[in-house]
Amino acid sequence: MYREQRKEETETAGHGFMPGLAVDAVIFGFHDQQLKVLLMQYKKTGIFALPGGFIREKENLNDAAERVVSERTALKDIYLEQFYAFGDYDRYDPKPLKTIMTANGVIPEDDHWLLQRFISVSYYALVDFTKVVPMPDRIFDGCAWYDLANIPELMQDHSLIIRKALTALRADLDNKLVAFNLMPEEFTMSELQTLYETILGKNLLRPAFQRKLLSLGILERVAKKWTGGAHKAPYLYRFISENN
Amino acid sequence: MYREQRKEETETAGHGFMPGLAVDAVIFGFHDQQLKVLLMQYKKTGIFALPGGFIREKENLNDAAERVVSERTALKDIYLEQFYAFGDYDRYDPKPLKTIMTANGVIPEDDHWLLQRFISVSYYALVDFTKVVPMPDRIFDGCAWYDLANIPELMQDHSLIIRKALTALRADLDNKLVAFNLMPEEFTMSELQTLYETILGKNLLRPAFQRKLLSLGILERVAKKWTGGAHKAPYLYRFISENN
DNA sequence: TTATTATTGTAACATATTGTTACAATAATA
DNA sequence: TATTATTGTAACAATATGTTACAATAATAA
Repeated sequence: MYREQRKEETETAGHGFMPGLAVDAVIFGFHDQQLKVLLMQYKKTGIFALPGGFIREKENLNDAAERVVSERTALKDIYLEQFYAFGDYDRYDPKPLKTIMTANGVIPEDDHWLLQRFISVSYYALVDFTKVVPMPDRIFDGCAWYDLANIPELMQDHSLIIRKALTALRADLDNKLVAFNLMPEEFTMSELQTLYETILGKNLLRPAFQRKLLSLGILERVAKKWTGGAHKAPYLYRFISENN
Repeated sequence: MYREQRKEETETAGHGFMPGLAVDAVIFGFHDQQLKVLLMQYKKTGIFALPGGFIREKENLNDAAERVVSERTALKDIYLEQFYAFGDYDRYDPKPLKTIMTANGVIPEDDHWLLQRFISVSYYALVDFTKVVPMPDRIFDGCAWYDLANIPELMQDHSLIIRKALTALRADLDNKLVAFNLMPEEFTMSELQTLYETILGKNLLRPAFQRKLLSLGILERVAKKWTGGAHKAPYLYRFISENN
């Protein structure tokens, strides 16, 4: 929700943005064997929300989503999937926004454009956790990773949006082979398996997993990784995209 | 695009609708071994378009989609899947709408609300062809079925929307078992197979198809159907939903 | 009545995929 | 040099899917 806009943009209807339309992003990362989601926290009020934004008047919808994610992660070339447009009339509760605005010294009128109904076109993004620099801004105190298993209470229907994002991610896991976007360039087979297990929420058998992924022909074995552990060193793998 | 609205609604910005937002529906039917799509044809100009509409100020997005499909098919309890929000800036070409408005005696100003940019949240609907009564209205001459294999040139990006709808339908075919919504209550196994083959665009082997579908435990064998053909009579089947 | 014909329902087998157990090959440490 | 934990993969089992084959009709023709 609202950020990066100059004062007159928060005050006047839209001002260069499409009215009634927002983009929200569920940005997934993977670290310490945990799926993480990047969340924003509003100044003073402490209310949590998904990173989001609005669509500029001449901006493609998908570009708006990419911009929103770029602004919060300092990344470019982001893997994004649009998964649902949330449009129930009562999804938009003006109370938290009123609280936030009041706490920040703006006394909003009831017909303020930010208090109107919004439809949110939602995307999930898959990013390399190690490359992200979480970026707060003037409006948000916080921009930080939270374990998916331990998400704080969120504004409006943002918890539902995260749940639906996870469902979409699970469905895309086999079809679109999206998991590699959550890994660093090189990774071991067991790291990859842990990621799959975390996303799917269930354990997988190691030999079957390894056989399956190698048979896809999309992994290149790079080198060995000496972990320092008292055991055989695992191979490192790299994802081979079609254009390489 | 625009329909059912009283004159002032076409003239003033939105008037009870959310601005900049539309809902479009790819309504699939199945008849004569062909997948069909319900298309609208504008009066006088002959321009083809998908059935669509706008979202009322206090209406749920999904309800708007259901209303749009109901208005064109005279059905209720429609199987709907939201599959994508189309939001490229240049998807909205004002020319065909200008042509249509001019042909219908409205001289539009350049900032007329209908000529502005729209984002289309698109749904596909699966309906029983035999139960549909195609409903034109004051704005549209035509509301009729067209073979998916033989769609006329459509307004704006509506051809792309149909292509994406078919992709989504194919993906949902196995996961969500949606095909039954395109069939009458009772059907033979070969009719069902033909539907699957038409949607997937490839032939399936009969014994494997029958074995697979029976093993799902979602079909109830009802009676035999004497086709009048010189061969064994096939069984009729009915889909068993969970709540029956 | 009795072949003939086209299609249906399903068994039977072949092949491919996935689930499971087992074990040799390490890399560090004791 | 033994011990330990983990890796890579072979080998077998169980399922699922692909394919061939054939008996069981329901109409028509002989």
